[in-house]
Amino acid sequence: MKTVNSDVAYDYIRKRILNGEYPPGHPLMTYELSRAIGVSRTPVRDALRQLESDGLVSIRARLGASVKKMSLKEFREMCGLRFALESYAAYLAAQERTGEDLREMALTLETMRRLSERLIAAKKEDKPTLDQLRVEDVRFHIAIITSAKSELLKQEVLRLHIVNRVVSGPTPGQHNSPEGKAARDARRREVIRSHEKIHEAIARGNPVAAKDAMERHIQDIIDTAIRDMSLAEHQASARPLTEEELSYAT
Amino acid sequence: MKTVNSDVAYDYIRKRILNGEYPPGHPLMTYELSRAIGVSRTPVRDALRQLESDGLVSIRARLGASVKKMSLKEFREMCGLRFALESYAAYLAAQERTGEDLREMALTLETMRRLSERLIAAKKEDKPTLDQLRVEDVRFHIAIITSAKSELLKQEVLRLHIVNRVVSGPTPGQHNSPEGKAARDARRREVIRSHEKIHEAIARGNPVAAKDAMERHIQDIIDTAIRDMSLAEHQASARPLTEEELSYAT
DNA sequence: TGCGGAGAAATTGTATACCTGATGGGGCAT
DNA sequence: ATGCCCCATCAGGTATACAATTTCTCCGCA
Repeated sequence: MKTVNSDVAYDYIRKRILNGEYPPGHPLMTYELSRAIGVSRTPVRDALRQLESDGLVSIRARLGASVKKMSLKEFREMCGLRFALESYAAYLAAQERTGEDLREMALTLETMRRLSERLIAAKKEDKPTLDQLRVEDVRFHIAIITSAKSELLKQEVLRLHIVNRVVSGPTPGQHNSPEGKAARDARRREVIRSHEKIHEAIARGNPVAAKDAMERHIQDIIDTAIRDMSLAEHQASARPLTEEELSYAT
Repeated sequence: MKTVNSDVAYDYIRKRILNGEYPPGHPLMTYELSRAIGVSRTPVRDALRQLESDGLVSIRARLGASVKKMSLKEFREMCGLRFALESYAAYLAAQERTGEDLREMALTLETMRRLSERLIAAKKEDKPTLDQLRVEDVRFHIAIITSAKSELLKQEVLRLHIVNRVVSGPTPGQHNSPEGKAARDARRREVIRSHEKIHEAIARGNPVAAKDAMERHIQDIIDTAIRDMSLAEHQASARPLTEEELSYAT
């Protein structure tokens, strides 16, 4: 199957959004993008429609497209969906997991333990290790939704993860919660413990326990994320002037 | 906001799919549709992309679009999603419901009781009453997801309901389960009882009870639907010749 | 008679020109 | 000076022409 220009445009724009190169609210104009990508406006429009249904872009008729900006309310709702779907995935995973699935989980768990200990031991948190830790965390969650053996569920949860990453991701200082390193270290140990409990319940083949453990884990993640986000929103309202607004103040 | 042609095309095609006028597997060719709707191919293509992301249409590059045909496996997975999301909705509803929400639920419940009794009393099931009952059933479920006060959740569940309706809906004799009227009457009473339990738990403001009741209800629905569908699939494989195939046999 | 390939037909994907609606700025009236 | 209205500009929506690809068909050949 020959690749088609719509897909090229889709990948191009999606990548920039995930990079943070196009931040939330950034306008996406078809002509400009078509020039940048080297195709015509038609496949760009197709790509934007696709991205809209992924939840990464919002399009208003005749007013153009822009990178999706999420309100705190919408963010909460999205977290709720993750809560419902991922705990269900854990339930299924406890029934459907294969030996291969369990090995993958154990592997990411071990890697996370190692990285976490390294971070806790170090005085300063180096970004590469943090990023690696984040990757392994995602890998663990993916291992679980894969174990659930439901393509639809997997697709849906992955979509939510992606959107989550965009709206809360590119914020500078995302993980610099104000409590200081000790609190973050404690949180890291807690995450590991949660993952261990989930893994153990799935390995035992106990769906209810797996679900409960996942529910607690996600709830914990959500609480932190929402706290961070409402904090960021508060900071934003403390200095509500954007670069553009400032230029009017001269 | 002025309506745009893409939306016209979207509504046109969507309606036909939901009607059953375009059954699963029916090819959707852009030129033909554009002529029928009275617009050009461009907005038709837009509409098809949109419908694809709704899960009603499947598009393969260069091979065209067709009404989504679901395998039994996919159908099971979709039911799983409904299970996870609707029981979560019931949980939220027990926390967030207003007096208005409760009234709406009670209303549909009462109407369903009345319609159900009428059907059970009658010797023959008349289609209009059956349809009304179906509508009220959907209305009850919508009342619950509305009570949950999460737009995203509502949107997602409605989408699943729609897709569900298309893949299992237009089958003629959808509700003519082979057990005869007595069994169907029993099932109807059971559905009412389930709804009553859910409504009561939500009215009491007991999230866990509401969720449990909804889980049982959905599981019941799913079991019946999957039984019916695998039966239909079996029948289909028993006489695999479509009208078109038959025309070759002359 | 069955199979394979070349070419024709059909259909999708892409580019582009044109149309329509939205936005902002300048001029006019108060 | 201020406020309003009109029009110029711009960007998105639509139609259509064209290119690319798949499929169908028909013919020749084994």
